[in-house]
Amino acid sequence: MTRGAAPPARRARQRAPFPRSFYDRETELVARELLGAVLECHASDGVVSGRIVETEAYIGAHDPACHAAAGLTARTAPLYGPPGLAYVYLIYGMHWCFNAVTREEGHGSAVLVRALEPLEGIDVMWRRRARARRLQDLTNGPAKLCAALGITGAQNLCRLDRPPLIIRPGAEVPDANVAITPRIGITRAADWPLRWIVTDSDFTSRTPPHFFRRPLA
DNA sequence: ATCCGGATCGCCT
DNA sequence: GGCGATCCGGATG
Repeated sequence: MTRGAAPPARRARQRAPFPRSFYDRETELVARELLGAVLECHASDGVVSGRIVETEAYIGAHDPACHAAAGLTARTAPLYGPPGLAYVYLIYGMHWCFNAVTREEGHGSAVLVRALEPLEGIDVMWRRRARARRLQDLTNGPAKLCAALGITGAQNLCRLDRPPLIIRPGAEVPDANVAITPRIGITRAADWPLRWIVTDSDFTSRTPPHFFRRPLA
């Protein structure tokens, strides 16, 4: 072995994780401001991270598409808990989805992270997402990004400011590069404009052609 | 005790 | 564009 492994990958200086107060605000605002932020997951095989390019707001018990509409149960307890924690749930018996809980305890709201642009640990992502053909397919859906980052129910209720899960500020995304659409894949409140996307990113999931798309600027 | 539908994905036509 | 996979939470009886 030669002395010294490959130099560490150059990366932008990391900013401090968002504090709890970032999440203790209107869910729509948090969904908007999470665009451009970096979500990272730490595991034994390394750190994997991506830049958030698509989010959805689930705004509480009065939102029929939000799990909190079922009331306070064992499953929805994380939603009703303090802001700044992870709510990770299983969908269709096989896929995990990741949310950041917002607003004060008892509100039942969260932001679903729906797509990332891969940053660190891309080799690990390819291993975890063996069927993906293109780079975009690693993380352009809520369950895909959980698989790529290694997020499972084991991270449910984890804080988002320390390992294994951290969300940090990234380069801000200007309003000119943001659009709002209805949420994907739901049947109730299907027309509520609560999905935020980075319009010039190649890493968002598909927007159905008939969806309206409101530019932010 | 049983039934139903779901914040998805990938493979099929 | 359609559909099956595969399991759980919540509703109903």
